[in-house]
Amino acid sequence: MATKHHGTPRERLALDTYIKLSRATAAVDARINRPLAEASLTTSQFGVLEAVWHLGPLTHGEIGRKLLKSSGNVTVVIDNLARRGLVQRESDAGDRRISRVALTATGTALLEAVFPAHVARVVDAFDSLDADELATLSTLLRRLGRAAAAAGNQPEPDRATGAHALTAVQTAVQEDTR
Amino acid sequence: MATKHHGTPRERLALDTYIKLSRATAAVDARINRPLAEASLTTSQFGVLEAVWHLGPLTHGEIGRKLLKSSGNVTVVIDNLARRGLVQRESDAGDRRISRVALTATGTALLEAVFPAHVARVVDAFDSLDADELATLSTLLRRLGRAAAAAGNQPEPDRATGAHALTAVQTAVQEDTR
DNA sequence: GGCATATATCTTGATGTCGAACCGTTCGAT
DNA sequence: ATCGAACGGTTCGACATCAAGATATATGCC
Repeated sequence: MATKHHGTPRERLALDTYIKLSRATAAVDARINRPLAEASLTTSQFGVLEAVWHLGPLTHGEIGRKLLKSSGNVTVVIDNLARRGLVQRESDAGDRRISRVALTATGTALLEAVFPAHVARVVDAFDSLDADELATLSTLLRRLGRAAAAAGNQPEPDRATGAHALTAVQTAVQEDTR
Repeated sequence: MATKHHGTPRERLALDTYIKLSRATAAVDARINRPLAEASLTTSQFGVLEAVWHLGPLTHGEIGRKLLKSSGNVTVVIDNLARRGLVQRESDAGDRRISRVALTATGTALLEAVFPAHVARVVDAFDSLDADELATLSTLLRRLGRAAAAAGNQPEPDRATGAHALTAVQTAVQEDTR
């Protein structure tokens, strides 16, 4: 196929791995999250619902750190969930800047209706790898993610609480960093 | 840390790996793509520019398949690039439905100014893994991506040409599937 | 030739997403 | 007690993104 140019083997290896990482993630995400549309939920909305379901009422800031989203974004997603009556904002007695997000009965019901199938899809998405391979993959990804996160950037996850929301599924696994 | 509930070990393993996959990808993407903002390029815009740079003029459809984006989305991204004079649309002589996207001189200059640093960032992002580990990761991700893509969904990459654009970096590596 | 169907792209409406600017609120140092 | 910095959220503007639906153009089959 005659690759035109580009440099060292190391560069090619890195670029190649990067492509596969991007593609695999895109494919897995699509497979896992697309079906959420049937419940009229986006990935982010599901993420918020799930985080609050597992952990109880959370502030915007906590949610943002868990899902790795900007504060402005959190406001929007919560607005959309609140508009549909799936969550509600509760103000904090002590600190009036804070507003905590809690599931409504409707929200709880919806999440519980959708969650089992979601987990099943996650399992399915990974069923091409056996337990050892999953463990290996997990280890490599953790190193990769850690290094990338450490290297300068970002909102900094949520190391403190040990619970990780992220793009859905999050809190189902309380451990990540261990 | 007492994970509350959830089922089988296999489920936990899959969920855990999914989290790490999402987080690692997010972190790596941020690290690699954020700096593109300095050239006022988004990830998608860079992806289009790069694809066309490597492969020559492409139709919207080809671009969409390479970057795994919907047709509507491709239109928007190209509009934004065209507005800035970085690309131009050329109509096809034989088939008037087709519009091919080509780099302008400005676009070429911009891409060439930005590309080397981009590759360097990709290499950096992966420097926590040695060559063997990268190869292993690559293999596992390919299996994962393939299985997920096969399982029902999607726009179906671009198996035919062998060239893969994707979220940037793409075409720098002509081979992927091999 | 002529119509049904398939293709390639564009449009529309809803959501997500970011970064930056902004507004109350709280807290710390003096 | 006061004032300035830090904090928690919201707003704004620009882009991305998808799913559906609309258009225009090609093609295939009779």
